[in-house]
Amino acid sequence: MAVTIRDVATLAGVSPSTVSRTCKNNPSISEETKEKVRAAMAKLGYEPNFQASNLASQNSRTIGIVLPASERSMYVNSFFLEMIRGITMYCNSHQYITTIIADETEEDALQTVRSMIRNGLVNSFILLYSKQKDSIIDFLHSEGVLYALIGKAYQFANQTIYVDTDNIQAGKDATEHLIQRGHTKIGFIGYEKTLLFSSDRRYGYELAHLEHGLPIHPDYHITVEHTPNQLPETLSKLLNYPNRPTAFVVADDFLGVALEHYCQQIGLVVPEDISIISFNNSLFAQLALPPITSVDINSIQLGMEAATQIINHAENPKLAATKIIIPHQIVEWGSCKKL
Amino acid sequence: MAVTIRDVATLAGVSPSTVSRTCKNNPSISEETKEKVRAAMAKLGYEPNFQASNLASQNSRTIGIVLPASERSMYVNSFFLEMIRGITMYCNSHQYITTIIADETEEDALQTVRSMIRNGLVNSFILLYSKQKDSIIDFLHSEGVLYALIGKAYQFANQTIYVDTDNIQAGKDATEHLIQRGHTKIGFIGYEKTLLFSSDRRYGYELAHLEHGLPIHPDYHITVEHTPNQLPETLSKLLNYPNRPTAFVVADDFLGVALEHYCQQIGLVVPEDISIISFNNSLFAQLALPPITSVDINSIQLGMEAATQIINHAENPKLAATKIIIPHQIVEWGSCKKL
DNA sequence: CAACTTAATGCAACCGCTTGCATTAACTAT
DNA sequence: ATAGTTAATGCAAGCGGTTGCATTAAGTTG
Repeated sequence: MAVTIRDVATLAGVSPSTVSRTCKNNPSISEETKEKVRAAMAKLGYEPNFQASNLASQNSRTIGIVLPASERSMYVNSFFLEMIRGITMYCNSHQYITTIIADETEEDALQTVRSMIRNGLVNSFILLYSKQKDSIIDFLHSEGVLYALIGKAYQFANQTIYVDTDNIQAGKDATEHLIQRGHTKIGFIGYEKTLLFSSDRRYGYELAHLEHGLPIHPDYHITVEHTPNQLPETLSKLLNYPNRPTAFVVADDFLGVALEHYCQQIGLVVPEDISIISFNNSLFAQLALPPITSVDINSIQLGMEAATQIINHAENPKLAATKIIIPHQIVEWGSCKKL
Repeated sequence: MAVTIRDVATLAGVSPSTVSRTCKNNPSISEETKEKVRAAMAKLGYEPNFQASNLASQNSRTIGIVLPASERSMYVNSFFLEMIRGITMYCNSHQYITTIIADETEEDALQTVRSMIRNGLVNSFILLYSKQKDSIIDFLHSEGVLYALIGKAYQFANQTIYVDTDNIQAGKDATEHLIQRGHTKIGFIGYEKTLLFSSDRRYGYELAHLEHGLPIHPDYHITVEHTPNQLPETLSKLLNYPNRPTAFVVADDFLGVALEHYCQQIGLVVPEDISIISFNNSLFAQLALPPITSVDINSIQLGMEAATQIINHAENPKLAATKIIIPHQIVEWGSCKKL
């Protein structure tokens, strides 16, 4: 059996409680004894037992990571894994562990979350998505469970911790990237407006126009379904337009790739005829031909920061809910031509 | 505070141990009392406390999922997430939980694994990769810790549980897919032979040739670096060859996309001039233009099966190490032309 | 009917750590 | 020297289950 706090205590010639307090670096233990205890721990190769500790202190150092309920397709987005990686790396180095909730439906996920809370396994969560209305958030909020969102908070916005990209700024930056290269006729392709990241990026796109005194053409704005099997007809109209855009800001790399393919099919060359800038800087952008210039949103850091916040709040319950913005940067892959 | 086993016991008019035994469906409790107890549990909404149970029974129902140590790039492969999803879905529905280990270096990961074992948090692992020589496997094996591999076992092959694709068969099937469409000059593009999945797929490719009485051209076989920034010069030679292949089997979708781009650049049209079939059926294949026909290896199922095996073995320690083969199937996306 | 099984349940000691409170020792102040 | 502080440590009762063994009641046998 593993070495316990008692073994350490006997070796150090103190009581178990002293050892326990030493681990927690409790100030009421003298530096001298602490040293003795630490020496004993080192000699025995002591590792504290998590389960016991959690049980006794009634708090599980375990964070549940909730993936969006969905079918296969959505998961392909590599930043989920990157966020998970950011979270777990931070957690593991802070003696926290994580557990994944990846159910197929929101109901199932809610069920999983609920039972994890009830059986004491998990007492804080990070959701890797944000939606207008989410039953899991409702539940967590009503139970007073600590949670953080990666993305923008819709519900209970002032009371929730969230870590996000400044999508408005990102949209503006992307647009300015094109403006700086001489483009003035810039289109925007995004998703329906309930997907806030998309509409925020668009808003930034409009801001950039305003600031640079460029007109905003309503025709230049295209909306596609959530899963863009194919681009809408409006796009083909727009591209046949005599006065068509010379560049596009598109809401993410998927759309970027889709747009690029579309251009190819109708004989337009990227970036010679059409410049493209998209978001996320995923491998999809990099593997496209030509690769698509994209705004990197630093997903690993999003995850790390979310973990940091959760752990801080777990250990410091009176902290107010923080909002964190992670910086982004444009990665030029060559799909933006200078006019 | 949550409802405990004692509350249930009082309500049911039995002792705590009886409640505990009822949970475990212990045969020495009469059906009659069990019913009483279950009714009480239901009435109180009782959920067993994991931590307490684990502590008392000295076994943590937690499985560690180890991702390959690596930098950002490798993670993009969506099947990691899919495997995680398969694992967690199975685990969550069997009262097991999972935790992710996603460190940047093998050493860090080993350290994380080691301390998770020592502090009793985790006592079995699933590795989402396989390598010729891995210090984590060495460690787990030497400590007698239960683990499973997704991929082929190199070390201690007879004693380890692994879940894998039959890559030889898959390679053969892919090749036959082309042969059936009239191709006789078929190339193969793969990775260095230490990546067993690649060499196995190639072996299957050769088998298909043998069985169909087709000659194997050594020139038709191209090897690329692990991270294919660009395809090797030998490929360009091969494609300029008067007698060049009309089709290629390539080791994964990345290579498939790379090949397709390469063809485009030198003016060859897929599938008219060159047919391509690759493996994994990832979104990369689907988003390519044209989409690339690919062998789906059912990653979610790989994960589920690994979890199944680990849980079986955890609850039944005398079981011998199993090897599981998950079926694959070709998904035709239109990159294979009938001659 | 006494002696003996057998089946069903309860007792109580853990699992390894935490923590409020008591205890002890060493000081200070009067 | 006595009472009053203060600092450092130990005691012991949990946390919520598990489980070997004891106990009790019912059933069997000669």
